[in-house]
Amino acid sequence: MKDVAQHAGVSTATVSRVLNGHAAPTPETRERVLAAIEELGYRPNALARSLRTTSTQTLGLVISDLLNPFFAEIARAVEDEARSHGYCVVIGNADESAEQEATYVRTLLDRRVDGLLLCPATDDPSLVREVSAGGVPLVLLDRTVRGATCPVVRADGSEALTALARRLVGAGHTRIGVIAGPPNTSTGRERTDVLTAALGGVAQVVHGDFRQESGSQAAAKLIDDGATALVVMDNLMGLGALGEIRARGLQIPHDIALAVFDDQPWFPLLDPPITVIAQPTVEMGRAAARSLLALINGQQPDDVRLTAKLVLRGSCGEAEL
Amino acid sequence: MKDVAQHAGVSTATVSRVLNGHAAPTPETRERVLAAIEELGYRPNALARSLRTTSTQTLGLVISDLLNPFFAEIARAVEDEARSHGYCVVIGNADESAEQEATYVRTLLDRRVDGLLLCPATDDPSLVREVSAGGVPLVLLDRTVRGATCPVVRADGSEALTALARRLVGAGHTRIGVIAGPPNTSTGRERTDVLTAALGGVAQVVHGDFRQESGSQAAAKLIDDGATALVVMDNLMGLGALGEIRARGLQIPHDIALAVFDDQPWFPLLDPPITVIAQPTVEMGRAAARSLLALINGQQPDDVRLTAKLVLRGSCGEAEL
DNA sequence: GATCCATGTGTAATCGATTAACTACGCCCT
DNA sequence: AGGGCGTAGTTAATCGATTACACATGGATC
Repeated sequence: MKDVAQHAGVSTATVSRVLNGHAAPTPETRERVLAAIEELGYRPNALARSLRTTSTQTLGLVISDLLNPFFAEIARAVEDEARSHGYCVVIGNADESAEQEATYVRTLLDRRVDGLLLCPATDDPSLVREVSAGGVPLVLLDRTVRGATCPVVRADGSEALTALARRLVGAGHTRIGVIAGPPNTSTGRERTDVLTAALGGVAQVVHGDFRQESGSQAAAKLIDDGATALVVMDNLMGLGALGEIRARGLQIPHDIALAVFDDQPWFPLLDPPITVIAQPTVEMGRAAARSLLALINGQQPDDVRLTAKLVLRGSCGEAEL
Repeated sequence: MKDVAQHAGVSTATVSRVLNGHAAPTPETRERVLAAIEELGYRPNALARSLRTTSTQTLGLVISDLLNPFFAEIARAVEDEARSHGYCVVIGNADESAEQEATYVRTLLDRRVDGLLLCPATDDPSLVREVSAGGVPLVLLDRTVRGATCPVVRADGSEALTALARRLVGAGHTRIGVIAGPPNTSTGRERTDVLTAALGGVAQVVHGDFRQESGSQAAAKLIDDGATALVVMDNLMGLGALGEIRARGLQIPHDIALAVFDDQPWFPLLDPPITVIAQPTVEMGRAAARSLLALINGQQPDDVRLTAKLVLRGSCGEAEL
């Protein structure tokens, strides 16, 4: 920057003013400075700028698993929304591990992100408290924690789950296997509670860990126990369950019915296409980014609760009803 | 930091030494400092540190599309490898747009990443030159550019493509549709060249843009033109092609054979399972990160060329051979 | 012509760390 | 006792920007 100033025959203050579009500099000074910048190929050092202004124009996003298309879509939406407001997004991968999540959150705070978007791996509120104590704007996404004091953005699947339960019971299923998320995540618990309540006792629940492998294992156990329908609470576990069903040569929906929480672009391609509860991922990501930006600007955004929708495609024997 | 120093009755220099594990401080001084840090909940400001040391311990990764599981896997692998060496990764989404790619690259350079991993959207070398001119370590991933002067990490699909071509021709296909990537990407061109050469004239090529929608359109066109086999050069376009095939009620492989470049976890679940050319994505990501770290440490890593493998599953009528 | 204001630019402090150069304090040896 | 030396710790410069404040210039006003 000093070089630019010298080249243009002005002080660094003036260069800075030109850079930041301040009113002061004369059009001709501005021209000279811009020419010098161009000539020297100067690019301002964002670190120094941030150090001085205490603003990085950066949002942190900590998710549980980038390989889960659900989170990838959310990440993408967050990024789009953030960019359109001049912010960058740094993504951290917690790998469904609370420890790694904490490490990432701290790293992001050390780098002074202007705000943090978090999909908590567990419902333990201590990390959230730590962030809040540091005074960093925070929004929870998809999942919440016990006694959360910050805005939360999530999808409500209660209606869809209830409708699904009604349909399964109506179709005569009396042994319905539920492959749930970990009981220490809010989504894992809530979805399961709603569904089992709606199923009224014919449900058998096995908890997985939101990963493919646990989906296969849970499916194997439930099928062994005589389940005639499977409801899977996450798309990766759904993939695992599907694999197990195929491996056993079972026909959907004749031998076993299947429904999955989270839609995927390839679900319609299966035979039969998979019935799902689709979450508005893009809208969730965008809403979360918007809430966080509002928080950063000193506003107090409300919680956002979007609605997940039941999409019937055939894998629950819809045609037979 | 000043507060910590005061609290512990030492100077900031000493605090800094404790933080960075320098030899100097006495065990008891160290204790006092650590206690003060703990008590005040002090966390060092990474911006200030980086400004002084000109090292951010951060790698930039610019990819074309986070929603493409191929890139998501690569991103994940890069991140793992980087983290195990104490580096963070900032991911930028270029959305297959050269313009956005450039914007992201510049943003990352402004933030002084220690090195850059780039999957170039086009084979235009100007952006690469710009980065190199800035003296920032750079490694290309998956795709290369014309006259690249930096290390490149990619997968070689020539053998697999040739084997696939032999098999298709051997099965009697005389009208083989190729859904290729954009001709201005190295992977788009190279894969297509190898395949058409091996097919020896029975190929009809349509270029897509590595997105699902373009896959459907290309498939529609090729099927209309009487293709009895489709080779798709990317998994997202493969998804589109599959959709089109299903929409027309065609049976794989009886009515049309299909093979896709890039494996996906759900390909084996289709009926019949899809034959693919699988790229070693994880190894690519790790190798790229390793090369970049080597470059940062002043070494001169070689190009890495991994091998993509043909995985026969049935969608090309393998059983009938 | 002196006074005052507006306007454009420069000077220097500052953000929060790192680190070279220096000081102070013992300890040992002759 | 005094000189030399190693060690623990301090002082202050520095990284590259922003910005409050000071200053200079020129035109308007009386």
